[in-house]
Amino acid sequence: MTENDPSRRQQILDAALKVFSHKGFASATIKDIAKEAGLKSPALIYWYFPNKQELLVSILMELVPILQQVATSPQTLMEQPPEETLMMLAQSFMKVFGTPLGGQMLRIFLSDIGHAPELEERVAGVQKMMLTFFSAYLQRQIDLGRLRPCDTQSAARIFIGSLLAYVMSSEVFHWLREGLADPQIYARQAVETFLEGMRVRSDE
Amino acid sequence: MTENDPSRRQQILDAALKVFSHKGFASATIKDIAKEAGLKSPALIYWYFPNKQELLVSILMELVPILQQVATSPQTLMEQPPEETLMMLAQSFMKVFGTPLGGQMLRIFLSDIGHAPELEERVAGVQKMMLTFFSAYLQRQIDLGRLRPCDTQSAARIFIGSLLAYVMSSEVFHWLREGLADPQIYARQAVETFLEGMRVRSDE
DNA sequence: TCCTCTTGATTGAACGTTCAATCAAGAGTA
DNA sequence: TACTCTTGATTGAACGTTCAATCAAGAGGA
Repeated sequence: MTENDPSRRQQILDAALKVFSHKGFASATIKDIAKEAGLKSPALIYWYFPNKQELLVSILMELVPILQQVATSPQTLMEQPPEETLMMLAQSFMKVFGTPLGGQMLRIFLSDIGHAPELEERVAGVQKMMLTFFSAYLQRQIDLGRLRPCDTQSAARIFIGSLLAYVMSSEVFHWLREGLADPQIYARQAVETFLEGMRVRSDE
Repeated sequence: MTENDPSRRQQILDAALKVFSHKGFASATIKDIAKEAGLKSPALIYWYFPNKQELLVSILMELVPILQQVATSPQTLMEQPPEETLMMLAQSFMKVFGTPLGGQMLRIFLSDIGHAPELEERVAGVQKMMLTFFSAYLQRQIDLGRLRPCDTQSAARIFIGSLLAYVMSSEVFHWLREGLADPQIYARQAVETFLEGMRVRSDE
């Protein structure tokens, strides 16, 4: 049993997260990370991690539970009416990706997931599952007559996309932050717009 | 043989686009690009370009006219009712970013714009301008009583985001392509949903 | 037709640097 | 002593870039 100091390990991971999100995986050097972590020698990193890629993998590993956290207790959400479920979903989304941590994660994910192929598969699986779940939920609500019939695959992406735009504006295209509303306000408006847009039309 | 290629420059750029979009700027090597372009020596690239970064800059330079192409004749669009303008906008967006070229561009932009700081500024300017224009348009339509009052900055991002989700699904998270609707169909649904969601509410 | 000179394009070899990874030697502790 | 952690020095490979040499093709005389 090798008893690696867990705090030192985390310290290195925190530094790596920061450096990766700023320079990208390929441009970030072990030296950069060591300096950011306040280590006197880059060699120490190799006591806790076998190589540079494992740093990336360890960071992105946390993305799976984070993503799943967005869809808390899907069973419960599945039964609620759209007003409740969509708002819950939007708020989870904002809570997770609205933080600096979430933003850094997203940036690393967008830029460097290709450098961790085995994780790409995992995360892809989670994403697909979530989208499928959400589509199924929308279909259910349509069947119940609570939403108007349409292609649920598209509808799911439209809703998620409207939320994604907020995170992209605040964390990726940081020059679009100007004039950006509060995450809560934005989430409410996104939900409201989508919900109204999906209402069954009594007229015509 | 050796038909005095004046298109050699473009041939190199095409190869660079492909390699950059696949491996990212930092991980792509001059050798990779030379091989992709069918050159016998990487040195030849330096006859046409001063350095590796200039390849990236030359590629991303094309992004400015491409982006502006999305907002064709803003004056005309500005005057039309939402049904027309939003549909035009959505279709331009899809036309530009729905192609493989647009997808590759987007991926390079997302991953590697940081490696071309002088361009980041340019593109940021264009993006901001487009968002501002669109917000102003929405405000105008609200004032005209054609859309319900709301925060137009958020509304603009919500609409663009719903379109962005399509491109992200098809070109970035390629594992989400499955079940993806036709771009035309998707655009129509996105516009319809947003439009209905922004309608003035006569009831209540 | 033959020869010379010029120009743009192309090549393989090499240079200097960077970087991930390794190593051997310790420091601190139990 | 034995084990965990830490360090500066070192290694070997890969990379961007440079460079002298070469090639192919044309221009202009004689």
